[in-house]
Amino acid sequence: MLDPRKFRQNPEGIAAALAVRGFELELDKYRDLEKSRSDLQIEMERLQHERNVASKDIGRAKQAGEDIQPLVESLGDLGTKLDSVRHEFQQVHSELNDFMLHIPNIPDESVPAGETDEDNPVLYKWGEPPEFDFPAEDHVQVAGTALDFEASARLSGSRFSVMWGPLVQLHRSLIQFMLDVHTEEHGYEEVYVPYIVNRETMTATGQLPKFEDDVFFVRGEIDRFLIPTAEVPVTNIVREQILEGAELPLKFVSHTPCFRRESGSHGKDTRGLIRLHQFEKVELVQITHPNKSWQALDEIVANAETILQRLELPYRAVSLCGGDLGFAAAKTIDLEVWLPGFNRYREVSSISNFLDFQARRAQARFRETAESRPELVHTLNGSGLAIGRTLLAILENYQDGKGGVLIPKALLPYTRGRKRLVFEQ
RNA sequence: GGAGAGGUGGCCGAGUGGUUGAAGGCGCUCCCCUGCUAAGGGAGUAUGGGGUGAUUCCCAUCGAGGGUUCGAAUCCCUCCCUCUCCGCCA
Repeated sequence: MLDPRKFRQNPEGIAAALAVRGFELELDKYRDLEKSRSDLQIEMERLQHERNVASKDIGRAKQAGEDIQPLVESLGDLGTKLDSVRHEFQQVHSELNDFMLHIPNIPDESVPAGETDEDNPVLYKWGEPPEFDFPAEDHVQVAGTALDFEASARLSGSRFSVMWGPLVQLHRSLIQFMLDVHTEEHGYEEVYVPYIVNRETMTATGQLPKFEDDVFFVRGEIDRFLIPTAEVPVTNIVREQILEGAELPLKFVSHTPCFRRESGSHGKDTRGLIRLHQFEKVELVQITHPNKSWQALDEIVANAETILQRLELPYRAVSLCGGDLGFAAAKTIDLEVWLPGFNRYREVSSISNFLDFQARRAQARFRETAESRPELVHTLNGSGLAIGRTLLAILENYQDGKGGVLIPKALLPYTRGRKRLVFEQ
């Protein structure tokens, strides 16, 4: 959520800034709601004050043994008036709140103009796409029977996977490898979190209320949702907390499955492991001091790149343009890995700075010193990396043309010496 | 799943209708005292919001939401959570 005070001061300026991402702010609606809110709140608080003063008088009179009846009667219809103003206020307040919760974050000034992912400028490239003396296969062909979509379709439907044997082991090795690098070399603390969260948690990070169609709902006594990313539970660890300045930054890493409806992508990326309803991810989250978050963004980008470099996978970095930017992000850098089977780069990591946008929804704050007032922290996160897509990239980049896949050197400690996998066709 | 007990400020903990946003203690901050250490004395110390140029002022918050009342931490209802015992169980 954006700062309501700044919003009040300069709604036109905010509307202009939001236009960069193609969001049209309903200024008239905002002004109407804000005016009503202000009027009603002032009137409501005035009546409440009046009532409080009168009630204290009555209390005093009663203690003094006086007759309180005349005082009670002198209040007249204050109670009913207050009730009706309060109801009106609550109505307008929740409408305004809902309005604010649907407004995306303001893009940082450095965010490039553009509408779709095709407009994202490439910042740099690392590594060279491999040259094969045989026709490159895509990961579905390489994996053969180890990738069993016939089974997953029967169990769950489309966009799920069943993997077998060595392929799953490689998948597991990747998770272990990434967690080890981030905890031992990059200073992240590993955390295990719930995969099912409540509405407040989903709202704080920005998935709700606007994107309920994108997430899986779990039926039960209260509304709960499957997490679309570890960002949701991990960032919410600091929800409604006041941290000490000296604790910052907090750096968390968590491996979780991610569940996404992919409701807007019918018929898109239907082959293989590219876009599934369920996939694994190792996620990096940082909670930082507000003037350290841009530095942290660079750090997370570098942390994610380390994984790709150790795995010797060619990739490039792009800066998301205004139109492609996620709802809560002020700026996002995507890392895209080279996929020989598709002959293109695909996202394996998305690293974002949310500034205080999520922190305000979450009321996640810190105190600079023991005496200072609480201030909102900044939150960031990035994949480090998406496991399914990394696995896929290894199958495609390390295929040897003879029905096998070589294991990247960095993973050898995790495969107990096995250097090459062979998949049945 | 069954039975019971609870949820109060950073923490512990009092408070069953009336100047209680909340006693007392611990912690923390500042000051005084003390040759060091230990101890002692005093003052301060919640969060969110609103109006104002500002000091100041006002409103809300004792798990959440409703209700009763002139007035609710305190009474009633619903929900959530925690703990104990029993049952079941990876």
